[in-house]
Amino acid sequence: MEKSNDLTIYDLARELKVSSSTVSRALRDDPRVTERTRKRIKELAEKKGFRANFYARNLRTHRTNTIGLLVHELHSDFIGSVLAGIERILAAAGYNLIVANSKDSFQTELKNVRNLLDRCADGLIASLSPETKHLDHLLPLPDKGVPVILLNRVGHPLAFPTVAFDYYDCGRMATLHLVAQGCRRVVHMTGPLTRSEYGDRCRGYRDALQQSGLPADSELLIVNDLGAESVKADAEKIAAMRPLPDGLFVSDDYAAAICMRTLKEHGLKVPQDIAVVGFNNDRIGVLTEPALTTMWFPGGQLGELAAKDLLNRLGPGGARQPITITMVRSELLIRQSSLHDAGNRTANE
Amino acid sequence: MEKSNDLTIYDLARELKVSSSTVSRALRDDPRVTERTRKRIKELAEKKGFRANFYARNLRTHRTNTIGLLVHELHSDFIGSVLAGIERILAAAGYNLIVANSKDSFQTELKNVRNLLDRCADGLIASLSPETKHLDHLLPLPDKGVPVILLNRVGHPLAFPTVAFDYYDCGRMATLHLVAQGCRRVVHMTGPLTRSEYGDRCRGYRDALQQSGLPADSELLIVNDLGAESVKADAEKIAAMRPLPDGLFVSDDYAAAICMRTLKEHGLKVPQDIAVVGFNNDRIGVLTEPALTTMWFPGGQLGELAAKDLLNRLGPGGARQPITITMVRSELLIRQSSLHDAGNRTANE
DNA sequence: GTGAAAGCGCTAACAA
DNA sequence: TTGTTAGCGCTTTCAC
Repeated sequence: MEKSNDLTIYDLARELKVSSSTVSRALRDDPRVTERTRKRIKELAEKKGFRANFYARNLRTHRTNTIGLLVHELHSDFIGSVLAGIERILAAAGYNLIVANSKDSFQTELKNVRNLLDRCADGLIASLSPETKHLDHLLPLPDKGVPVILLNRVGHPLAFPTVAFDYYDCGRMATLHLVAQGCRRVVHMTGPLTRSEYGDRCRGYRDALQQSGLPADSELLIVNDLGAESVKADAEKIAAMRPLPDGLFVSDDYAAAICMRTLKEHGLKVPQDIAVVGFNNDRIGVLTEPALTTMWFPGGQLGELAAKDLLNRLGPGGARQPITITMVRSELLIRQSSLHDAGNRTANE
Repeated sequence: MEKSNDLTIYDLARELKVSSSTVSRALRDDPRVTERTRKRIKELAEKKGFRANFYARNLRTHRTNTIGLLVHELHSDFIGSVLAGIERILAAAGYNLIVANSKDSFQTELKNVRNLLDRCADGLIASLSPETKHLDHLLPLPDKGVPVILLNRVGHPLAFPTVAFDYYDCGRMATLHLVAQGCRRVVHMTGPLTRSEYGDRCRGYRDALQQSGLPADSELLIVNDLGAESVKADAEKIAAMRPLPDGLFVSDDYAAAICMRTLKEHGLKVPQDIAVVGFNNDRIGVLTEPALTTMWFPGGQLGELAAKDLLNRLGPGGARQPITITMVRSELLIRQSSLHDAGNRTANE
């Protein structure tokens, strides 16, 4: 809270009998100061442990080397890996990261944006709150020279550069994989469709079914909160469906694991009776029996891409560069739980 | 990067025909300005969207409302929840958080500390790199009015307030629980003992055995990297041990899950042949068969305690308050995997 | 190549 | 209660 250091360029200047401007220049490697004086100054600064006052400097230059990261939650494994990816790139480029969590509240998000602007963040990376229905709070920023990158949510209209997972494609791939395994009645269990991450996957699921000429009956779509209890309850409903579905695509690996276990408890075999595909490549997937086929989307990579994109826009005029939308493809990790053709069907069909 | 706002208190002052100091005071609710002028000033500021220049203010006050968080890694679920806990408390108190990751490198940690000081962080919360062998880089800070809280690592000597999990106690509790279940040969599988989180648990394990009059043979201690492959390999060794151990305490739930699975593959029953206790309360624990007994230590709570402690030290003179060491106790969550007496032994003994 | 001087926008003595 | 003034520590013209 007090100054970290009371040494100023004036102290150095006095001691070396030069002016403060010379010291200032020398420390910033301004070519106008002689090699010799520069060296003297730098040596003294080093010796005395001089550190320039960040705030005084900023007051003049308006550059802070600070990036604001707006997230809407901080608890999940996923956001943690995104954060790690962003930090990795920004730290390497000499930027600091201020993390602000909106806890899914639009009001808090607004407050955080303002705060980060007050702190003259050089740029923003934002994973918006699900409550956020418009981007009015972000729209003026590029004009002020503050580039903004949106994470994992393709805004309408496409007002900002965005790095996102292609959840639609994920949903499609997962479903097509099940179809390719011979599944004809594929259930999709997922979270609230108002969240685009679930909504997009669901559209991918529907389109994949349609494209394959299969029914997308509404009873095949199960929406819950993906919590342990509701998943178990809904898995029991699946086990009781007649005709029995032969494929299950769950939007979360942990939920998928619970489903598999519940189905097994009801005497069904995975994958022979029901082939299962999960989502997230949670490490739980290799421990389930059978091992779980899943969609893998590396959060760290998403973070890195966003940070790199932001860095490219930090130069002068950078905030006015063309908007790019980067849809990160994810990968289908095929394990035993979905290899429908591998075993023979049992009863119940 | 440019100023977010070119409106200064002078602009407001001119427009209202008062002095800049009056504006400054009014905006900070200084009781010396009349209710009426204060209101006029605030209204204009609001209307014009005035935002005080954070850097100019800091240049005077040396308060930044910024806390630096030094972590040595950012990838794990655990550090994520600690971060979330810290953020929750600090945001509520109006502080911002700058996150700096040392990636286990002491050099980077040093750089980060300097950077945070340059930015006049009001305080620091630090989870030090395992490479860090001394605290010379932190020792001067409290004298400069910058309080430091250490996370999860009790320094020697006790130079800083610390909030940590009592891993020694954890190790003891887990082991005593197994002993209470009737186990007489308890294996401990853990990570590198040079890391205090593992070393402390291991000491707890040893002391618990000794206290119970049981052997702490060195062959009962298995140290590996807790990765899937080494865990599986070592679990196979355990299955082959003669006499067969009857208890297994693993320093990580995921590793414990792999152990259980491997033991089962070798025809052993958990908990009847070997009772198992894990560590972390990973959500995987309720999915294993049997469900896994584990030590629960809530990272979020650790973060909250650290943040609260720091807030208490931010006032004037606060950094010189007595050092407190807060050892967060964790809880033993007893599930089926350790209920040794529940079933009957089978062969192999 | 170096120095003098004028701010950046705000706060805090001190006066009035 | 309000205004005047002098900085906070740095950068940046503009002279020399």
